[in-house]
Order: sequence, then structure tokens, then C-alpha cells
Amino acid sequence: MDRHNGSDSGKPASAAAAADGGRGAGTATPAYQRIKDYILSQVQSGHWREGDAIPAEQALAKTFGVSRMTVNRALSELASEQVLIRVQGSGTFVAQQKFEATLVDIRSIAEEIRARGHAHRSELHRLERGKAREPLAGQFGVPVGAALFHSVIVHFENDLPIQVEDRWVNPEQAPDYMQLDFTRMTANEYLMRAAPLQGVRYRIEALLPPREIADMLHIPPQEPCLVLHRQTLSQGRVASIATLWHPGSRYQFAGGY
Amino acid sequence: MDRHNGSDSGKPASAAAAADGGRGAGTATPAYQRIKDYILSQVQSGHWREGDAIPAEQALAKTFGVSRMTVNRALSELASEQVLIRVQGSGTFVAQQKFEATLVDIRSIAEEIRARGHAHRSELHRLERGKAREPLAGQFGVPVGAALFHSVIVHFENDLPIQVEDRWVNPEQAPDYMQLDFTRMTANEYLMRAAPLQGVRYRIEALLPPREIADMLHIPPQEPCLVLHRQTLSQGRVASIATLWHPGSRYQFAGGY
DNA sequence: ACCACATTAATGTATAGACAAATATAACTG
DNA sequence: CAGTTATATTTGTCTATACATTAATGTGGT
Repeated sequence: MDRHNGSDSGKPASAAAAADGGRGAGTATPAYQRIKDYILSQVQSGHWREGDAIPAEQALAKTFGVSRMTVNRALSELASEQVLIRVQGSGTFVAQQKFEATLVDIRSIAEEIRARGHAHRSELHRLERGKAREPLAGQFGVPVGAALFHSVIVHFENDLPIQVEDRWVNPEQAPDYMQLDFTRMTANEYLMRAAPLQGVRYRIEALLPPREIADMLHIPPQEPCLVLHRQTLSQGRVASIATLWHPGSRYQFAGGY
Repeated sequence: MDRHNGSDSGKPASAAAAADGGRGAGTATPAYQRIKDYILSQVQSGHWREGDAIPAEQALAKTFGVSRMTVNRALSELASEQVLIRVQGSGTFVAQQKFEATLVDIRSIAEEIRARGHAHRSELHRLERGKAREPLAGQFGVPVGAALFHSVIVHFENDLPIQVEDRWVNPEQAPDYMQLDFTRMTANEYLMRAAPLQGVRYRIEALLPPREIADMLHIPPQEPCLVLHRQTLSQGRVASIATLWHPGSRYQFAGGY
């Protein structure tokens, strides 16, 4: 892992305010919380990226004018929240962004398939500029007729179709969506990088597939499908709405805790 | 809230071991962890129940022979893990057991329906002593031929069947399962009380229902069902395995974060 | 180049003490 | 008795320090 970035561009805004003598009387937020906020802002803004080493406790303590124990508390809590990873003797690092929901993992289907030791490939069936119609416009929060990108991709696991991904994307959040090479990177993977993911909403249902979907999955239209509707939120807006069709006989969601 | 129980029955087993001079050299587990373990054991064993006040930091510090800060760390961490609730000026209390998973709620279906403002009722279709066959025996970790309880219940939302609950239960974890009045309490609700829940594993798939299931749900056998397989763990063993059938047209799982 | 050893740096744990803030209880007052 | 005030209790935060543990780095010797 590389040493921590010396980018002083984003100094703690509250560093001066922190010099109020330490434990102030009217301090609205405690010092450890200000430190947490600062670090979170650096991570979420992308200044400190995944794997980067962040300043050592001593350094932060000096910067914020607090004792090491206070910094320790901030970092320890962020580690328990899986924002940071701490390695004794080595340093503190920005953790992998944890997008995997507890149950339905948000990992890309490609990753999942490769994790099983199988081969993944995908076919692009459609890629177009579409116009927002209801109820899609309402879900995205854009006026009817606004431009939206639309893609339909089939994912294969060892040449067996495993998922049809029908996705609508907000051009403002991902302007170069149409120029992507989907054989190299899945739409999901691209979106995770382009627009920092803030949240996910999903809905699972069982449906019989329309003929078009059934054909792409190579299944008869009588075979039930597990359908995952997924909305990803970025910067307070809906960045992407995907409908993922899985053949019931070949796919299950699993989880636990 | 009542004052904390004076039950001295379960003194910290490691209280003596804790008197090794505090920070020992070869101490396998740190002091704060021993305190956490002790508190967790008291909560999970039921000695300290939901809402009970637990001893104050000072008291625990004295009992374990450590400083207040060390106890503070243990309690704060348990609070962040939602095992305890801390109220400044008042005390520390055992929190509500949190069973709700992030996505597929583990709440009873009855609760869910009532939360929607609808009426819930259930029909008991089968209640019997069965014998463990494979693969069930393997999943429970009992020998083939061992006794298991088996129930089939249909849940209604406003007289519309919404779920068929096909459940197998380990008699050792819930000996009086056969004597229950399932119209008053769902099997799930009972099991949550009888056997402290430690974990859940689940799997979701889309299937066409067998005729028996379709009949109970009042749907044609061509209608796909959302099937949730759920294993609940208690005391390190599988306490219950449920297969929950939902008509795809009437039910969806939803979640988000 | 390689291995063994010492040094340095970073986090992990723990302490004793201090004050702040919120709550609960006791004492006082009308 | 009710309302107010004082007091004690309990958790919340912070400090300065100490030593342990782990990892990375430097240093010598072979």
C-alpha cells in the first residue's frame, strides 16, 4: 500500500474552530465527531481513495489540537463502521466501499460469477437514447420527455444466460454511458465509479417473463423468473433504474447474518 | 424503568482472572472484551432482560478491577452494536433484541400485515410429529429418523391467502411447539421467544407451486411464486427451517438502505 | 545478495483523573 | 401537598501518559 497522500488541499475546515481550548463549554459537536466528519468528507469526496493510508494518529492529533486518544476514538469508530481499516504497526487505510447490502448483494453479476470460478460474458442487445415516459419519469424525478439512456444486456455464466439487465440511466449522472464497452466493464461497475453510490432501493418479485425476455434467457415463457427491481441513488437523485430478470431454475438470492 | 436487578447469581467468571494486575503481558483477550463477553452472556442467557438496568460503570470497574474508561469502552461498543442503550444521567439498559434483517424482514407476517392496517388470520392445515429425512436431517444436524415437528399454516390478509408457511422445527429447541394455539401467536413469534435467535440464513427463488400449495393460495399452478427458504439458528444449532410460499402477483419483498 | 538483529513507527490497550451534561433523588419552601 | 432548589448519581468527553504488539525499516555480518 502506498504512503498517505500529502494532498493538503482539504485541510480540516474546523481545525481552527477546534482550537477553542479543547473541551469547550458550548461546543455543539464533540471533537471526536468533528474528526470523524472530516475523515468521512475526505473519503466521500474522493480525496482519499480506497486503499490510501490516512495520516497517523499523532499527526491528526496535532492537526486538530487534541490528544491521541481522541483521534483514536474517531478512527476506531470509523473502523468499526467499516469506513477505515486499521493495521497495527502499519497504519490506517480507507476501506473498500461497502456496497453489498446485507441480503441482495449489489456486487456486479460478473464479479459474482467469477467468484464462483465460472466464466462471465455479456451480450449487448440494445443501447439507445430514449425518452422518459411515466412512470419512469416520475421515478427519476425528471419531466416527461427528458432524455434517458436505455440498455439491455444479457449476462452469461459459462454460456448459459443467467440475467437480463434492463437498465435506464440518468444522463446527468453518467454522461458517457453510451460510449462504454460493456464487454470489458458491466454497466453496474461503471456506474459505481462514475456516480458515488449513496443508497439502493430494491424490490423482489416472481413473474412470468415476457416472450422477449424468455427468448434472451433461453427459457420457455412458462418458467417463473426472479425479478429484482433496483434503484440506485447518487447525490440525492436517482441515477439508474434496473430491472434484472433471472431464470428461477438457475438463480437464487442468498444471504444471512 | 426499574432499577437494576441485584441478582448476584452470575458473577463474572473472569473476575478473579481479571486481577492479574490489569494489563498483563500474556493476556489472551483484552479486559474490555472480557467485560463485553460477560455482559453478552448475561443478556443472551436471559439473566438480564430487555429494559433492565445493568450495573453502573463504577460498579463494573470495581467488580472487574479495571478503570472506568475500560468499562466505558465495553459499554459504548455494546451500545453501538445495539445490545445496550445508554442514557446520560440515568444508566445503561438492555436494548430490544434486534431481529429485523435489513432486507427481508424477519418480523412475523402477522405484524407486517397489521402494520399495513389490514386484518390477519391464519389457518392450520397440518401439525404433526414427523421424522427427519434427507436432506432435512443434514440441514438440522440430526440423525436420519430423529423426531421433528412439522406444521403447515396459511396466512391471510383480508381473507386473501398471502403466504403458505411450511415449517420444520427441532423439538429440542421448542419442546412445546405442538401445544401452541397458532391463531393467537404465529409460529415465528413463538420461536423468537422460545429460542433466542442467533442468526438467520435465507435463500430466495422463483418457483411454480405444487398443486397443493397453489390450492392453499387460491392461485392457478401456472402462477409463479416467490419462495423464501429460511433457517433460524439458536444456540449454535438450527432451530427451524421454514419454506414460505408467496403468490408472485400479491407479494414482493422490498428493502433499501 | 541474503539473513539476523536492532530500531523506529504505528496502532492497541489501559490508567487515573478531570470536568460537562443529563437524570434522579432528596431537601426545602410556599 | 405541590413546586422549587440543591445534591448526588451516572454517563459523555477529554487529557497525558504508559507500555504492549505489530509492521516496516535500517544495519551489519556472512
